[in-house]
Amino acid sequence: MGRIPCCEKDNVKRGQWTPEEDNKLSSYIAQHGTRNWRLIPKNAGLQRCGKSCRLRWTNYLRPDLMRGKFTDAEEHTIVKLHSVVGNRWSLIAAQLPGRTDNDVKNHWNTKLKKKLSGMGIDPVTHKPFSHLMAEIATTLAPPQVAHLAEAALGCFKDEMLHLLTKKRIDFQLHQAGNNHHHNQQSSAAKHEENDEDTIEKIKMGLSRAMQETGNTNINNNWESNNNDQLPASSSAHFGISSMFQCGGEPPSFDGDAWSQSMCTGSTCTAAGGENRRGRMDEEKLDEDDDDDDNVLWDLPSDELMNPMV
DNA sequence: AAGACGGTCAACCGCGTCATG
DNA sequence: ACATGACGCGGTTGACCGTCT
Repeated sequence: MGRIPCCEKDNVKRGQWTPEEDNKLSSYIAQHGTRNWRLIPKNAGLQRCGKSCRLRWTNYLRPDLMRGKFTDAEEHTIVKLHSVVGNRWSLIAAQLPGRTDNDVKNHWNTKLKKKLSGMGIDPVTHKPFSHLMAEIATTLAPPQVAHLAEAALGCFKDEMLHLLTKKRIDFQLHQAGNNHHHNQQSSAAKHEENDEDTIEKIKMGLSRAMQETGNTNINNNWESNNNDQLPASSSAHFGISSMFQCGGEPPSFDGDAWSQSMCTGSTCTAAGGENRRGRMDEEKLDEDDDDDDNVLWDLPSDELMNPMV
């Protein structure tokens, strides 16, 4: 079985393109356009797959492409759009003249994800980590919460370590029965602190925060909301957020140009699990636009390069 | 100086959707 | 209505390069 290959792989060159190949492709497309990618390599004298030619053209050779660093405004747009459409890189790129979906995707994966994580925001849902944990806590019984928190620790470990070590975030732990900030020198921020110790301290802080939250609302919410939707919002703060609070300021929720609009709580509509494409995306977006109670994204429609979104 | 490591980005792969017959 | 081919998309890989140890 299997899929029919788009071209004869035996006769096809792969890997990096040479300047000569670029010239052949560019000059052919300049003369004949981009109709029928399957025929283009043959007619242009290239031993390449049509797919490879299309990719090379759209991501590199197109004359309208803009190279260079992403501006703050572009990053702002990417984050906002991603909070609405998720990993629809082509949709997002359509709003950024001169940028390709590949550019946007790479920039997101290499820079923006870390930037958001560093601010305590989950790059998938665009919610604060503390908000996610609170939502989990309100819908599960305490024993399940404990297990989930343990699993979440694994997921967030890298981000946590990045925050606590590289960013030098002050991280101070509550000792049992001792809530005052007794140590000005963050143990986790020190180089000599190894990862295992840090993880253990994260676990301790999370456990403590869970206990505190559990005393207030977990049980009640479990009783009443077991099969209901997630609460529209929750004021419960625990887990990662409360741990930051132990050490003082949460990370970087400041006047950063694009930190204000990314997270408006549970109204976020992020990628999570959705994987529809094409027209279904547009339909979904139209539905979202009609939902005035679910407004997250405040980019005026006339700011958009592509009104489809 | 050299190897290890991590970040970046171009390119590839496989799947879904669309257009056409 | 269905089959088929072409295209577009998102995820992933791997080469390259700079930094660290």
